[in-house]
Amino acid sequence: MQQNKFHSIYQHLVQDIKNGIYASGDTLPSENELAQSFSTSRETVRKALNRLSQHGYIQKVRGKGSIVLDMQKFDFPVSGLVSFKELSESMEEKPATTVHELTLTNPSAMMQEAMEIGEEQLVWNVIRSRAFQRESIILDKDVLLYSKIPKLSREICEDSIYSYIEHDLGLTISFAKKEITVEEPTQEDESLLDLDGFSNIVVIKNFVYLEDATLFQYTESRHRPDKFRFVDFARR
Amino acid sequence: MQQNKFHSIYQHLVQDIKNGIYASGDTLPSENELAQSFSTSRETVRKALNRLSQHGYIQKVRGKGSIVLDMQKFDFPVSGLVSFKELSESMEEKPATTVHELTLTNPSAMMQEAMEIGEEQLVWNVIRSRAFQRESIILDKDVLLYSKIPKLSREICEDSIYSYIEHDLGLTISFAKKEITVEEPTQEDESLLDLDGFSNIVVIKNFVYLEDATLFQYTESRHRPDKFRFVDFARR
DNA sequence: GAGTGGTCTAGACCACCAC
DNA sequence: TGGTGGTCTAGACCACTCA
Repeated sequence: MQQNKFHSIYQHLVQDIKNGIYASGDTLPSENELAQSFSTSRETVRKALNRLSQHGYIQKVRGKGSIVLDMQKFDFPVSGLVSFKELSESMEEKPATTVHELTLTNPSAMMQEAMEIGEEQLVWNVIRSRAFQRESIILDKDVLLYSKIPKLSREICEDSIYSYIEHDLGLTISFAKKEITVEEPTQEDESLLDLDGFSNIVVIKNFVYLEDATLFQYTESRHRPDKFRFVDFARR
Repeated sequence: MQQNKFHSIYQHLVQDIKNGIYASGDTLPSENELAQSFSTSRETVRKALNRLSQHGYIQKVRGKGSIVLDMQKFDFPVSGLVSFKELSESMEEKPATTVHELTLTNPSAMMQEAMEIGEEQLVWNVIRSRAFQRESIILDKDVLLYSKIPKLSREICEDSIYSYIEHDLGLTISFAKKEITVEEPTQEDESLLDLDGFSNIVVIKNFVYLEDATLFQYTESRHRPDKFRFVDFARR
């Protein structure tokens, strides 16, 4: 045997997904079925499935199965990341949050596409700025599914939407896709942030999924570049 | 039992590392010893050790043991990442590389500290720019340990240093720590890149380690922000 | 209640490393 | 040659989902 058994099973399933044998949204055969059809033990199948999960091909749900995810835009191996905003939450200096918008509307065409929802699905729109030492540095724009979050208040937004979702509503956030770009500031950026002559904005886009693999939140975090910093620990 | 057994073992070992019971560079007790002292099976210990490894606490080396890593600067959970440069390597359009410097010198004081080496350790200094469609967009600055890489030529640098290291020298790169910031361009950036009025540079710093957990390369990749893009798939 | 994934066990053989 | 981690097996019990 040239390769590890679990690795060849992994590659086999990746090919099946890429060839459309399992479409996005489908569930894979159960671990017992896979063990039988690959003539191996269940633990070995589980190693292969865990790698598929780590690489973003599937999401495992207890009692249901392994759901195939949409990999179109994310077909290379990447993983965790910590932003300045997330870092600051574990530091002593808390940012001061100002809520600029908190509305309940129909989603824009762009959001309908990004979140794969219809026009009739109501969404919360939240815009907040974060200030450190009286300098407004981060602009956070959130879109959340009203069907999952029936109530949202200014107080909640000034604190932390995440802790409200997880602790008070009891929803379990499963994973997030992130995208980072550097862009020119918009008029909105210039009016709500202390840009101080900076001509670039670091934009972190988050697509947040629940345990059942449904997208329920889109977050855009726009950072002034001088206070921006990522640290990453990459395993090859 | 409140928690998973493997998770409580994981937490126990994390505490031991943070409390200095195992110092950076030490090896943990073997998997068989740990299985015995936690009254569990070896596979369960391995689950805990794999999580320690994923979170950057240890590095497992076959035949030797689990080496404790220095977590001082990296004590939060993060992982993989793909830069525009790394992406472009898997695309059809290859960048044109220009080698601006290829010298063998004593390391600067900054490099001595960053790479934890002495003044007498010779290092290669490589500076290259990468052009796409005749626009110079990325500046790559590399510092490599001469003791690991006795020969280095202009031809190798114009191709790929990585493939030379891995395929020709047979060295195995184990993992890399990355840091991303946005900075003002230096004079060097302005002279070697086509900045075109851009007043920011996206800087990706890489600390590359070999299998025996020794740091052997420092890479700094300086991108023009318009052609910069990260995509990340983060599991919580 | 049948089926799913999550955890755990006690063994086995292997490749690799150091002495 | 003995010890290390890497892989694999054939079972077991559990928590969870869904009809």
